[in-house]
Amino acid sequence: MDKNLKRMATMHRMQVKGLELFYSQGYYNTSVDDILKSLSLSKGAFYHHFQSKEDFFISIIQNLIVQKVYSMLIEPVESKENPLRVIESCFDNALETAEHNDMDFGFVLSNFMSEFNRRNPEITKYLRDIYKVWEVNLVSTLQKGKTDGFVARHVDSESVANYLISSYIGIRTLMVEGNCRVLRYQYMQQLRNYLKSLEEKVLISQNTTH
Amino acid sequence: MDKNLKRMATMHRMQVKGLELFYSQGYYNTSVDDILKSLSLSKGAFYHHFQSKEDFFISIIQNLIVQKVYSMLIEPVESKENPLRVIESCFDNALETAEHNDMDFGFVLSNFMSEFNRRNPEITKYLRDIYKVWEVNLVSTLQKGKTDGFVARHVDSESVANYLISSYIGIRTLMVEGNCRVLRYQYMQQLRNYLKSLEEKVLISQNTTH
DNA sequence: CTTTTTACCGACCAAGTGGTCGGTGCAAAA
DNA sequence: TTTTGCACCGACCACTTGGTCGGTAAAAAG
Repeated sequence: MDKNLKRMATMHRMQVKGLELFYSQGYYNTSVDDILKSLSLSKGAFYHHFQSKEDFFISIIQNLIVQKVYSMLIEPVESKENPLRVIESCFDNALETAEHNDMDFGFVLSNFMSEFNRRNPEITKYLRDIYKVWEVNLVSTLQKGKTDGFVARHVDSESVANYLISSYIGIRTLMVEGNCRVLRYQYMQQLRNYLKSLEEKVLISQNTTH
Repeated sequence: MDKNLKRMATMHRMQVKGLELFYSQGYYNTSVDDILKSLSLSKGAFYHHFQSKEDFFISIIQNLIVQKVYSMLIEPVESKENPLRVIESCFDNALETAEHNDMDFGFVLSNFMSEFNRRNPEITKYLRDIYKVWEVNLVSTLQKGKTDGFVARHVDSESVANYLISSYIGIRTLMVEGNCRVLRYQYMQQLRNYLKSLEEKVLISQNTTH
């Protein structure tokens, strides 16, 4: 049991450092040696615990990324209050951690999805499943918001969920190279504006002259 | 002069194929040999025309990406009509080409920006400059929309421009792995809803109960 | 006709890459 | 005390990478 603990500890160290480097330099641009060097561990240690670099990354998804997405993006939204407010503050919190250059797992997800797309279907599938959970959670929250009288009936929850996720992923992409503070402020301003248009009481003249 | 034409032709072939492969497989994950092999050209030919892989990519940005962004995202927006309508149809067109798996240069931009971020500051700068032109163009279009009475006065054009770009980049990221048709439809639905909230005549109760 | 320029060739190189494998030392089981 | 099993070591391997360089053929310049 004590042995097993040591095993877990070493594996965890590798996973944490691995995620850090994969996130900041890219998966294909980070070698196993890079990770090992910064931990003063050897090739032998790595391949004793993991079958391959790919297997290693999948374990990172399952052990680190999934949990963080749940605690930062799924659970905070599962509340009984006004879903529009809850979503707003959840996104704001996520952007705050992002602004301080900490890892923001909504973006971690989209970042890796871009990198693995058309290059590694298996890993893409894992990432896509997580994103799907986020989306489904937003949809059901919005639906409940309708029955609770917070969200307007005519709103298409799935469209809104996708639009919210899109804008979030997008602003995070812009934030990596721009003025984070300003971008975050501007984004939240428009997000509030958009969310307002989904409220129950606001009447929108629905003649889409197109 | 005839010689120069041949030179240009070969360079152009390399650039076009290079962009294609860099876009679909990533820059770091595509070797110079990959490009050369698919063109039946040799290393010698490549390094005769370009100093390095990086120099090659910069020439692709300057010769292909810049022009496409202008023709697809900048010029269509420079119109005298209602800017909200113009933006809507411009984004819709861009998503249509994206849906058919053609290269969509709004996304090409954000895709490469993700890949080069923190890895190659020089290339990042080139990409960022192009994106900046897109943003500035949207801002000035929105401002003109205010004086022309299409866009509400209280609207913060820069926030809106960033929000628009964010949502666009985001939906494109999602589209690479999801059902393009549905995502595009849902996105346009919400984009229209959002743009409506920026119209001059719509009165929004501006008490941001926060 | 000779010389120079130019586009292109392909063998070669050093520096990595992911992954293997025979070892070593130490703690728990016997 | 001996044996066993496991965490970890690091030299090594086949292969790929970006990049070099001496060469060739053909067209333009002289």
